[in-house]
Amino acid sequence: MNITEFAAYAGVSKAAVSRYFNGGYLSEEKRARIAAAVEATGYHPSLQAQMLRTRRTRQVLVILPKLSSESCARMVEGISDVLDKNNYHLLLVNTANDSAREVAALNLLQQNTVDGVILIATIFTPEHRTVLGSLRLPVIILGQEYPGFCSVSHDDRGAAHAATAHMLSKGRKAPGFLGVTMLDKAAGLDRRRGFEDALREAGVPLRPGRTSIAAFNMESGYEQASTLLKREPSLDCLFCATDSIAIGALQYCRSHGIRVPEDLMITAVGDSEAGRVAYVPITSVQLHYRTAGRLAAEMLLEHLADPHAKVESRVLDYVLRPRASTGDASPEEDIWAE
Amino acid sequence: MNITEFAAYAGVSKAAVSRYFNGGYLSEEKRARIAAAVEATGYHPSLQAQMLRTRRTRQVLVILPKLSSESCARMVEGISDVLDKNNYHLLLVNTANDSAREVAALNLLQQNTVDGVILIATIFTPEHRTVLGSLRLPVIILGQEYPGFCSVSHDDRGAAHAATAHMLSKGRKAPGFLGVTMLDKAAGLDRRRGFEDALREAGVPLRPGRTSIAAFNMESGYEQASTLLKREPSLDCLFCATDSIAIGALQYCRSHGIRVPEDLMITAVGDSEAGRVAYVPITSVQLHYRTAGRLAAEMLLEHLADPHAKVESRVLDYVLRPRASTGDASPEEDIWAE
DNA sequence: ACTTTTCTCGAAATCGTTTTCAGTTCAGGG
DNA sequence: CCCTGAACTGAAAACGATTTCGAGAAAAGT
Repeated sequence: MNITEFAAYAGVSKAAVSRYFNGGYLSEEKRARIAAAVEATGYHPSLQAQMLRTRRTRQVLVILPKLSSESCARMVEGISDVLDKNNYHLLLVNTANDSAREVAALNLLQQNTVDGVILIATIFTPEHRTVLGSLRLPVIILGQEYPGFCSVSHDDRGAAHAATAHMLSKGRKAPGFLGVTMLDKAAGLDRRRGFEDALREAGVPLRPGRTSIAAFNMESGYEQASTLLKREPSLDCLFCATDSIAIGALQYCRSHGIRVPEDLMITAVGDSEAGRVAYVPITSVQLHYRTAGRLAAEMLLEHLADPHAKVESRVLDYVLRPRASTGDASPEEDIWAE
Repeated sequence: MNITEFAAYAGVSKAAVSRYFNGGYLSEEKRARIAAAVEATGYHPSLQAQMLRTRRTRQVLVILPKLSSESCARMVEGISDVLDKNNYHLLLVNTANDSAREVAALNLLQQNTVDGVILIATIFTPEHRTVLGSLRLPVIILGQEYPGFCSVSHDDRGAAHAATAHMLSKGRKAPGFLGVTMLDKAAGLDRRRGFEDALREAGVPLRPGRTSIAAFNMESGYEQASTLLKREPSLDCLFCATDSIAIGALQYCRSHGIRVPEDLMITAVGDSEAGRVAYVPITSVQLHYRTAGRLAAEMLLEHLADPHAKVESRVLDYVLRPRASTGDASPEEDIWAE
């Protein structure tokens, strides 16, 4: 049933029906008649016709690198919360760290099939800037700051600093670093800087051989821990850019008789469930992923309502969660997710 | 730029342009002219107008109960793989186990905004059947069988049987059961049945007090393990319906001096990353989540191409992964995700 | 009694496509 | 040379809504 049929059924004009659904001048009498007819027929306007006519889709695109990572999943949950509540729909593109898929995602944008975009970021290339710059849609970058764009991010530098400083404050003198590629500003560069901040602050020199770069998974953490610890057996504490990497490192220690925390303290950023229940519970820095997702969605909605809303960068704080991997006893309830 | 302007620019009719993009009789000469014009202007048809006119959206709705669960995330990744490759888009609704959100999701369907649905299932109410039955869209149920509908599911009963039988084959005589609500056919009912199958097969009687029901998270696993093990201290092995529950139970054992596997063997279904790196690595049954997602998407595409394709239920097999929680040594590479 | 403002109304134009339809051209078979 | 079918064409009619516009009625202000 379309609006014409429905209007005839209700005994009013098409315009009146449209006004009924969108708000506009309408007498009480017609309003009641339409309401009754809706009740009787279950009519509702076609979203597709509305999209064509109004040029609004009420759809938001979320682009992310990997769905099956706890942090991404939680951010998307936060986004979904807010979008649902505001009657927006969530289009998901999982790029699987694949630039071909990113291009496909950008095609979606060109086809005007969404009103706005939330981009969960890892590595930004110059190409990104070009494409994002030429977009006429509101964009929110989630997970790192990006000059000229709205963003919601975590204090990665502070988080890494806190984790590292915690180990140094316990008297450790020979810190190692297991990071990710510096091309990733948040998890790569900022966490590296935070690590260095803590060393500088404590007057501990950074030895060149004591750092290594891993990928975003446990296996790589294991391998890099292996090469790093073989090269630098004197390390007494290790900061890992992510929980996954830390778990991999921990696994290496377990299988090679390195006691944690006695021989080697380990800290990380991310505070994942897996880290909390690991062989040795890992001291990690909790970031507010879900909140970040919510905030990003709210920010986007704001920009959809008012295209001239100001460009804003919000940075969320963090919470250090000391656990056994740094010799701290963890209270029982610490394990459970919030 | 719309088709009219573009047709004028290229010096052809609107119909020719449409045929260029959709395939149809078109002389080589016009084809070349249009191709050149596309190159020059970057014109492409408006998806929204196409949707309205053709009544196809090239969008698929995925409804799931909880995004931040490893199993769901992996299934969605599988779905996304296939959809992307076939130029379909993925609309995501996270119901957060909330029926209000499910209603909202069903509204989406009524508004004809998607071509098909993949429903990642937990609990089915009679209401579900009504709504699903009245749907004129192809639906695939993912995660459990559902009479009358297409589905892709796991052999949950077999999986639970394998896990339980593994413990009994090691001489354990007093098995406990930590399940989830039977309203959930797959994780609740079928896994319970598989557990009972194994007991029957081994001639071990099922004592009434030796089972307990938990929610889908670690904390609940901890609590239920606590009540169960206090009530039945003689248990020597424990089957858990999910890895999360098993991890909670393991955590309880750890904090109460119960040795795993010496005092209590533990098995579960799901084979999550967290279970592999837990305090004691958990013997679990691996299900092929990603494959299931792929299959579901492929099945849906088939039904989109041919509305009369036959209703089909595929059941995937499983792989038992013996680990330390049942006294099996796990090879190093066993930890890493496939 | 007059203007002005505020509501209310429906016809018609519009959004950007696809598809039908009636018709033309052209090659090849008889 | 006629006939048939295949290849091709573009005007026009959908698809199902929103929004503009001009106008009428009622209320309010002067």
